[in-house]
Amino acid sequence: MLKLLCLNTATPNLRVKPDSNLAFHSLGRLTGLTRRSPTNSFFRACFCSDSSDESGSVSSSQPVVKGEVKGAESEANGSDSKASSAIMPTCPKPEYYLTVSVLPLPRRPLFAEFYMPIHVKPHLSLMHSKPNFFHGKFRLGNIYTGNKHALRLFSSDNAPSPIVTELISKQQWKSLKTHHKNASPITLLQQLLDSKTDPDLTLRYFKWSEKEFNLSYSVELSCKLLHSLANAKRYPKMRSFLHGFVKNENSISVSSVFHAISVSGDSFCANSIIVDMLVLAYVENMKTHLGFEAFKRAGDYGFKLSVISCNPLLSALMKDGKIGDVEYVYEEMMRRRIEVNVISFNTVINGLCKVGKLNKASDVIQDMKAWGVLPNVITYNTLISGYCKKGRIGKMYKADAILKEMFAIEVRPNEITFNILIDGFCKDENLSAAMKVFEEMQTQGLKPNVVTYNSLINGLCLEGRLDEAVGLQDEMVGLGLKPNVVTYNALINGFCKKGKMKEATDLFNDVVKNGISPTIITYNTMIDAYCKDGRMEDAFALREAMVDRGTFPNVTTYNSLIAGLCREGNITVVRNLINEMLNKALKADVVTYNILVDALCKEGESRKAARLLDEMVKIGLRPNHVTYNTLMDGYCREGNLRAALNVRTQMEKEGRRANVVTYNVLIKGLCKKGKLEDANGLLNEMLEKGLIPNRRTYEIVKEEMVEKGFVPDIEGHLYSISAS
DNA sequence: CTAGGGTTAG
Repeated sequence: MLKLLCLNTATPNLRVKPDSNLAFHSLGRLTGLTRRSPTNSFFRACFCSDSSDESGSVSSSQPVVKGEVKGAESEANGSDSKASSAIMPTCPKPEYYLTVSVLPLPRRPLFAEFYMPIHVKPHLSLMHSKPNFFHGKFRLGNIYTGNKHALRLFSSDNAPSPIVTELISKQQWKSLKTHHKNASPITLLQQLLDSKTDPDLTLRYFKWSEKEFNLSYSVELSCKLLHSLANAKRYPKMRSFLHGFVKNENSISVSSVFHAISVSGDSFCANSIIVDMLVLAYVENMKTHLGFEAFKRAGDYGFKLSVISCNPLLSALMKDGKIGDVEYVYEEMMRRRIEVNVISFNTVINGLCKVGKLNKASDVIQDMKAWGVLPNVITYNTLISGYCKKGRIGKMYKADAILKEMFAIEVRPNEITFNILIDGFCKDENLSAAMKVFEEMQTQGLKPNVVTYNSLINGLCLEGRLDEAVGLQDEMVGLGLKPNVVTYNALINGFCKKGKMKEATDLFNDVVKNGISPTIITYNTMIDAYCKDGRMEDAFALREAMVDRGTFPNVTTYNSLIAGLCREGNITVVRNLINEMLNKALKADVVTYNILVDALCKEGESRKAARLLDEMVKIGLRPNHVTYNTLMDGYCREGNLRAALNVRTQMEKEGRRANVVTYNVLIKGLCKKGKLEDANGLLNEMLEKGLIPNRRTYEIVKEEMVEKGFVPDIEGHLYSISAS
């Protein structure tokens, strides 16, 4: 019934010289040759069957394909194309074989295998994309030394002998090895898969033989094994198998894995389970992009996924900042009717909050109610936190409203809820509101913890209310709460910003005295303070000290030092420092560039600063408001208002809307040019856009307009200006 | 397996 052609030049266990050319005939066309993992010396070759008859067997009396095999591929030496001669001397052994399994699917499988030298490079003309295939793989090393046949055939009727299964179940590998020295591992594995052998045994053999013969079975065989495990409900074993598969496999595309899964078994349910576990395995192995691709493909194939894989996928995409993909997965989950739970929704809400899509996040809460999933305290905490961090004007009012809603639907706020609100009010420079929430928290019977106090202490420090901050620190100690490094960082920063370096240094020394390890933030805070104090030697000395203690400078450290040197006008040392930073594989970030842009502008070199802006775009950094505002300020100071306004246009083209600082810079620029009417126009424009003028706006208006006898015409807005 | 605190630039 089955005739396969031998390699026409084949001799059993053929041994060829590495660089010999060898013609071979097979029943298929090579459809692809791909590299496998760089650590394994494998290639993967795909053949395409030219003809298979109704019975699914391959009928042939003529060789269909004449493949010419020649050349070599080196993985150790990299390049695919020019490797033919270069790699040979480095190969460990002169024997290189190709193993090919022939799998005329979707009928009952019949298998064949034959060996070929590894120096096989299919002619491009043989490449063909039919999905019917022969497939095989190349490997280095003389595996089947005992084999007398270059070609072996066997059919699925063959069952492994009871002796073999017995040996496997007893893990008597040595005996097994002698027993099947004339068979190939693939033959035996195939037999185990086709017979009703316990899948646990097959798995055991699979693992042993891959290790023993240093080979890697094809994806199709792996998938067949997965199917048999799935049918026997061996889920934990499937999980760990797929975990290992995904971990070691670096070159097999998601699409070929899907193809293999779908052709290796016909149980739709098993397919779905395998794919679900595959997605999870990708995510757990930090291959989120592949997990995402598998998620999409599962939709194409109609395989049903579960929260077990989709939630970790959502979470991983979130952590990668791929919010667009998070939204896609979320919408697909709905569309495909994948079960969703509160964790799925919370993850999506968190993602949307992180990018400031607060209205969308609120919509998701409505979605979840519609799906019969009740929001929990985490859902609300996430949303409140989003409003506190990303909300615009009136954000705290909104956050408070969400708290009210929680009470209304009887979701009890916890310590974290209150901590988020307290921190939000502190950041909003509304300490009195923060203190009110602090009291409310205790009224509700919830105990403030270290985080609560840290938020309040930091809020007070940023307002310069240092005595009160220290008072709170005493209070927390009195309650048995131990100040931690974050507490100290906040306090140190508060003293530094007030110019009280002596107190800051004392606190810094207290940190170590109290058995707390300073963090990079502690050091950076002190270093920055030294720089701003003009004590560059102290700053550099502390940098040395931190390295000695095993904490290494990061970009922020360098930014502070660079800014300090720029203030001194010490451009040479700045250059050295930047080089040093790059040598340590630290990348300059937006802040670094902003510091340099500012330095150039202050030297009256705004054009050069503008070139720096182009440079940052080129290296993939996105200029932010500070960048544009700094550059605009530079042009304004040079009296080049036209250039400044062009920067504003450029900024808005890049999706950055003018903020208060932008207006302050431009208003001042116009005033300096005597264009008070235009400045007044901008002032109105700013107010119409709902931007709240700050202290600086007020100063500019006062100094440049009012004191020069020009009364700004900002009717209806007069209050907000004078109140600033 | 989802929520909270501290550093640098305009």
